Amino acid sequence: MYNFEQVRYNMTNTIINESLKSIDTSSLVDKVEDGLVRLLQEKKLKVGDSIPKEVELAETLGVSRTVIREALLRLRMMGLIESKKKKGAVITSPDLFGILGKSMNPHILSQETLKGIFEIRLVLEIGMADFLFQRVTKADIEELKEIVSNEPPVAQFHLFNIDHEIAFHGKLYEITGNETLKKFQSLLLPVFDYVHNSGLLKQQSKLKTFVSHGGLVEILEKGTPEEFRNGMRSHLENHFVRLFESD
Amino acid sequence: MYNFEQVRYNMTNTIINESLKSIDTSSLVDKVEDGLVRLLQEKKLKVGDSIPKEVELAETLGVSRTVIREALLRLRMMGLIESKKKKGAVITSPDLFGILGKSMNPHILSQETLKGIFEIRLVLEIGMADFLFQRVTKADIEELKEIVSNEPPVAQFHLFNIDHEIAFHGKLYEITGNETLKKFQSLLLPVFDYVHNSGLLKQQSKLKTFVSHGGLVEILEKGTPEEFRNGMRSHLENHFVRLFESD
DNA sequence: TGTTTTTATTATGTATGACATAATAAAGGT
DNA sequence: ACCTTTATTATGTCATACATAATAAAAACA
Repeated sequence: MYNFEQVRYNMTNTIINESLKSIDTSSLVDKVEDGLVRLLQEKKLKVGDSIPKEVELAETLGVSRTVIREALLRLRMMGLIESKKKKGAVITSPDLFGILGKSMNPHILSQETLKGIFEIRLVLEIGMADFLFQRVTKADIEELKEIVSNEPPVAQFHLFNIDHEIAFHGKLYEITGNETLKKFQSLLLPVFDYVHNSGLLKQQSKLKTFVSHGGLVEILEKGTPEEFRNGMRSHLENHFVRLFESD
Repeated sequence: MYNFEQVRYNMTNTIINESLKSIDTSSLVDKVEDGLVRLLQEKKLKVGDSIPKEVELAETLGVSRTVIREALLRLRMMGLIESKKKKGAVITSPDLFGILGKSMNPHILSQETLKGIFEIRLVLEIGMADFLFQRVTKADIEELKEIVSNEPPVAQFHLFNIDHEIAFHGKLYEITGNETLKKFQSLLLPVFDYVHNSGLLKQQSKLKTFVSHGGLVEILEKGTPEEFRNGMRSHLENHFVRLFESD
């Protein structure tokens, strides 16, 4: 069993310390939350371990169950715990970007943030070349070629086909073997799409295709990371132009 | 005034729809949360607008204040609202990565996620070259040179000086002018540091310095984005070696 | 009259007690 | 030994009351 009394001590300690230098602006729930988080990481609780019941915590920490519940709710939102009826709450490994998902809504983000996210996507795709080359397999190459072969004709009015873009670039993220990166990308995607189609950036002046998807695949098959970075940079040229025109 | 009655309708609607195809596993709070989020983005509420009081919401939606409070708490955690005493809750523009901060704790993340984050940092620094060149100023160059001049001697036992690393690379992120990117980086930093020093990766076999900080500054001053990407890739070579050895 | 101080008012924060609900464990019957 | 039924238990929800801090209103003062 874990010494949850310690949380109480830490809480009190924090209160004293902070009252000396600055006004304590944090609420009770804040303190309980901090205490619990600290405890969870100091004691090395393994995933699956269960923490005390709400009422026990409330008694031990000397606060109401209301406060405990709010604090636990926060931990749950962070993905730190999952609570099941009867069984109580158990530790879980947080899905980092799952948490972000809810906030990652184009309609509620500031323009600056939206533009920032747009840029981050470009940064990622240029910068991930080395991981692509390290981990790409022959099967991946074949799959990419398959995707490219299904590419809709470029002579359409709309700038490019979104679904196809997603398929191709999504596959690239997959090849990196970095699950975190891939999840991150799938979060960024809707925002990227939104920015691309909104009036946030200047309209695309000229629409030249530089390095094509097919060209990128060829580089990935026979070339070097350096060549791929340059190829990707060229491939994304239209986006860069729009961004830099707005600067 | 906004029609918060609509939330009630949507809630009921959702319940009905979902009960037809699958068992409704979501809790009351989930529904209220969804309803509120949907409403906030459908009606285009500007930042600073205030939403109804807890009791009003409770009455309108026909649920207890407890449920409303939990739902509002979630919105607050997402950075969607801020609540002040007396004034009620007001809409705010969410600080995307501020939310992540709490979960971004090395001790509670899985090894795979930690490694993924380590890699993402490398991707970012290689990929951001174009934005550096687009937005760098003479003052920035001077500041970088100043940082480099304070570089501690490399012939130390410990691989490199963390503070100096942070100063230099942090400044680079700053130059990109992308606040979101910079915040993201400052979140990644502790994780990166943790992974670097933990036994998660193989020990550094040979410690050669490839392109130095000074070299990077020189490229940024007189070179091209392409050269910078290659320079940065070389600069980070030691990290890449460790990663790929573990593959 | 204009400015400061004091006093309400109000909405969130916290506490408490009760009941509902679902998952598990225990008891019982075949 | 297996299945069904009945407790048990911990979270989910509700209701009410009071504390607290921020604001607005009123009062006092110059």
